[in-house]
Amino acid sequence: MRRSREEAAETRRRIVGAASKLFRGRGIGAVSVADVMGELGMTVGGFYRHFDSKEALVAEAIDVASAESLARTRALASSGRPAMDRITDLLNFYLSTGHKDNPAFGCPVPALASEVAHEGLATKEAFTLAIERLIELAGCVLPDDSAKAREQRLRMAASMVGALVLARATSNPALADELLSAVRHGLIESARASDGSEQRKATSPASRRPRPRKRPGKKP
Amino acid sequence: MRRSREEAAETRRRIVGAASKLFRGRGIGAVSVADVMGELGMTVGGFYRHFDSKEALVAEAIDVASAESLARTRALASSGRPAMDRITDLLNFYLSTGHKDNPAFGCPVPALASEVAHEGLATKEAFTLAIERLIELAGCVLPDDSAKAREQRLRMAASMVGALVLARATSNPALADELLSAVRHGLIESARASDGSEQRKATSPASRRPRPRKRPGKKP
DNA sequence: TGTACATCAGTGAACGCGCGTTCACTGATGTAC
DNA sequence: TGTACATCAGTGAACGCGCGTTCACTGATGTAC
Repeated sequence: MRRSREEAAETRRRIVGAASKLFRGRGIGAVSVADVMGELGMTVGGFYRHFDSKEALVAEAIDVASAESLARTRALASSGRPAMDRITDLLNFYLSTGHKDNPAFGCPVPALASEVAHEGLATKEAFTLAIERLIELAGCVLPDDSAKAREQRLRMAASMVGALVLARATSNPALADELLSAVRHGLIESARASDGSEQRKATSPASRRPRPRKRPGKKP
Repeated sequence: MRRSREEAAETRRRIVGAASKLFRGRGIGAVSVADVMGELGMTVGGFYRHFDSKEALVAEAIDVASAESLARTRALASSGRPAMDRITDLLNFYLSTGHKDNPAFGCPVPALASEVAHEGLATKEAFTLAIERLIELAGCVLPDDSAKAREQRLRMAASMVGALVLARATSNPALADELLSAVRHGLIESARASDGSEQRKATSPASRRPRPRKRPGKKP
């Protein structure tokens, strides 16, 4: 029974949304096309009206998940409050047990990282964009684009992902908490250090980008 | 055709060895029991004389891979040379493109982390031991077991794993190199800082860590 | 605006395939005497 | 030490199952006149 163009577009969106949650929650290999369609109360056949293959869905689901995750988290990171409050809020969310225990609603990067390493090019390209968004997010709380600040952002992204990935893979909840706390404290401390030095130096050597302006922190 | 006890034990060891390489190289889900046995020129049936299930093999393969990886890397980290040389050598190996491009022969933790998050208890327990070994390895180059040093080791392990996991998941080799270099530089710098304070403090004022020192800002 | 027809979103069964595991079998090894 | 037999490591085919994808079909939607 044919559907209207709007209904079809809505179905497509719902497929991607369901896939995005399922892949993050259970991994790419553990979720079948039938699982995704079943989530919408639909059968497998219809899937191929919308996508060429499972891989096409995987790539799109990663893209949508990372865009949503960035939007949600940027609300924490770039409302106009002091830099230290923003970084604290961001890390209190990203490195929380809540985030650890609910991968389906969290950042796709730690949820899928080591699995994506063995996927096809389209998936890795979507994932690369997701990594870049995570680095951009770090930039929201560690502004300044000198070479040194770029390194600091990359380190922040790597630490956050490493902590979450290890916290989720261990059977020892105490170790998981220790990992999340250690990285949270370390990043807050090193942000405080560079925040201090940032405020101290008044002259900016001809290269800097202005710090992101105040924005109403809205939730997606 | 029955084999001698020694031959059988040797077969078992070869199964685990092959599995350990294949799982790290291609992921757990992407490697079948038949793949592993095929690596030894054997057929599937014999596998179940040695293991109750694939999961039992996965757990043992992770254990053996992490023990070997620790042994190999500890050679770099704990020969009696100066602390800074040891940490530099360790990071130059762990965060190298060689390690990134050859997961089959490297540390199982970044190779399997996000996949293990969805595996059974036995696998997660073996993986927890692997994480602890990685933290122990960090302890070889960041000695001192105060609460603060424990946090520093956890952070080092998380950063290393995060960097490698992201470097392997991106389709952009330049980004991969940037990630590895940034984390390498950051860890060397923070080790240098605490190495300095270690030597400086006869009495410890129980509070601050010294700010990282000036270093030649090299681009990756 | 009304009608005839082409389009195509979604159904549900089927396709070939590879998976983890089981099983009857083989024959060398290990053991009891 | 020699012999008879039980054990069991490894074979190769088969098991049921779930996977990604295809396909003939249905009937409401969209379009051409």
